[in-house]
Amino acid sequence: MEKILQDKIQEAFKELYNLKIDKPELQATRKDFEGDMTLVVFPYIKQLKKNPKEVAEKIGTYLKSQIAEIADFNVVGGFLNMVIAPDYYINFLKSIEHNDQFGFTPTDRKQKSLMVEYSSPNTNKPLHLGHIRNNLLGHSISEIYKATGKPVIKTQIINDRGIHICKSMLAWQKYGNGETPEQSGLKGDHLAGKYYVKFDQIYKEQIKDLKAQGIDEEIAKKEAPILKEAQDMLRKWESKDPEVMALWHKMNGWVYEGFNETYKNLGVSFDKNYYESETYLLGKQVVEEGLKKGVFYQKEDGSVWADLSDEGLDQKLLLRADGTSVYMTQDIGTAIKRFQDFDIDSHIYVVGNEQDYHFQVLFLILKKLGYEWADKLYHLSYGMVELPHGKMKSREGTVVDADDLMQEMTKTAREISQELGKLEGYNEEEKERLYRIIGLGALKYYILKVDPKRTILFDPQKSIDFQGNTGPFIQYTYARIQSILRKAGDLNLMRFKRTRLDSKEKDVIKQLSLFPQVIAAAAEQQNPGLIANYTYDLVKMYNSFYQTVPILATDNQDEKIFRIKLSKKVGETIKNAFKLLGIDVPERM
RNA sequence: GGUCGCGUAGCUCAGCUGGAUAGAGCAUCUGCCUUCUAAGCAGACGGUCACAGGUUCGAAUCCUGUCGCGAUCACCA
Repeated sequence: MEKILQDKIQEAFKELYNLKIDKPELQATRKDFEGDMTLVVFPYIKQLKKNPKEVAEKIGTYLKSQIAEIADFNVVGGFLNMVIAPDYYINFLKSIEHNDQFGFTPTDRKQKSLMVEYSSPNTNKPLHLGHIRNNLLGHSISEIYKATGKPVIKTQIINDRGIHICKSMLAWQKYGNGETPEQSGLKGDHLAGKYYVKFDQIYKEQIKDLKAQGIDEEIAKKEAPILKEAQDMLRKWESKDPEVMALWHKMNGWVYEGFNETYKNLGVSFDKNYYESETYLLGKQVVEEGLKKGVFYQKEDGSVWADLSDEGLDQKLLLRADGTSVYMTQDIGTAIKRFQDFDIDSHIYVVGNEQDYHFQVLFLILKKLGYEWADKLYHLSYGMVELPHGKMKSREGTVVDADDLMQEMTKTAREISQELGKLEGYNEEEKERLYRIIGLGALKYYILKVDPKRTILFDPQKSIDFQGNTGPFIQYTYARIQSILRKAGDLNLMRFKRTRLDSKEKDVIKQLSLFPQVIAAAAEQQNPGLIANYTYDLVKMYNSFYQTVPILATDNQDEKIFRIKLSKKVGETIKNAFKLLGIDVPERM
């Protein structure tokens, strides 16, 4: 429709004023005016040197005579508001009635894939609230791209080596008395985290002791015996000492089990895992080749650098004087490896905005190295999650643990549901499943509806609302629609022959028709929040309609069937939209 | 100090590539449950879109500057 209108408008300007114009922009007419689509004629009056009202009138008359779907028009100032005939919307609903995947493009297997990296945990402690935002964004953006027809490969890089891993290994070895997840009842990742904290305690005590002996704090921090031991363990790990490797395998195994449980609860998954222990040596060779080709330069001490001052950035170290690599070197190597391992043409990194600079540099270096895919790398940068007291600091115990939070949300959902008490006929297991769906729906929606680049303020005390612009509110609407469909029974299958529409029905259909555009925009802007806010608008419109018209209680059979169909479609769209956000939807609540 | 991001109602957030009188929810107040689920609906109250300039028919939106908050500028990852 929009396309036809645009063409006709171009034609109209040509016919009436002999003026060639670019594709005109149409917008939805504001609520307080009559009409569906609006053309703003201001941009053209400058060239025409005519009264805007007059121009709009003439264009309107032309369009009305040429396009059957334009039932009427009106002009306010320089705005031409066009009224589209109900037939158009009714036919639109008919056209999507049997397409329960409306808005989704089937995956195009001929296209190369997009790789999405997210989560990327350290194996020395459990996941926290920051990871939740990361995981939800990563999973959701993957689903959104899939819905546009793009094949997606989801990946995570597991940071399974380094001094921080050795710290928890060492503390467990020294103070753990062989504690295992089975006997302690602790999830594996929480067990590792416990000993990471233990290490820090001992370390601090040792520093204190050394200071008491009159040793300078800076020196004490470097000389604390337990730190020395951890460094020693890292060296042993690098030389593949069998005992250290065995411990490393054992503890990482526990952590992976713990992570998998968290991922499962959160509803996210990965197609491929990369492990830093297998990739941390990558990139060195590429940097050396780059040095030969003159892309990088070497300092007198032998260290290798990239000079990005022409691009307004700094010098960046790539290889230390002793030839060992740094974070950037690894990431260069890992990116290249991924493009070799898989048939991909683009890559999204879901990583917090504290690494904006890192990715700017990384992408620039890969481009300088001549990889043609370098400008198809994106950093989906997101803001931190802050608590009312300030930032999350693991050492100060102000982190919100991912597992605890999910449990807390489920608990809140349980309490509210029990208070409302509408779940007769459900057994305990079904109820628990429902509480999880609602609790997690609230959490996911709350986080995803916010523009990724903004800092989120999260108040665990107040927890999350279940009213207004929230996940449970939308889930509730879905559940109510399912109830209507159950009661409607066979009417569901009958055809409707509706010829007129009231304004609320029209609003709902208009909103439905926007779904494909919203998916495309969400993918382009890498912002699942667009989907969330779209769904909320749809539900608001539907509820308003639902409240004012009796859907089942009417004598007019055709009207009844039409409204059931419309409700059904809204339900399907809610479900599909929530699928893009990774949120489940309940049949009853 | 350099660079990047953010600043919209008391609070949490929308506001698409500039368009008509700035939009929701929460909170406060008013109505509506014998009729398909009231986790709902209808309404009231609440704004100098941080501030100052500029661009133009028109600016919350684009440009410049100022202020505030955050991140980053490691031979950590």
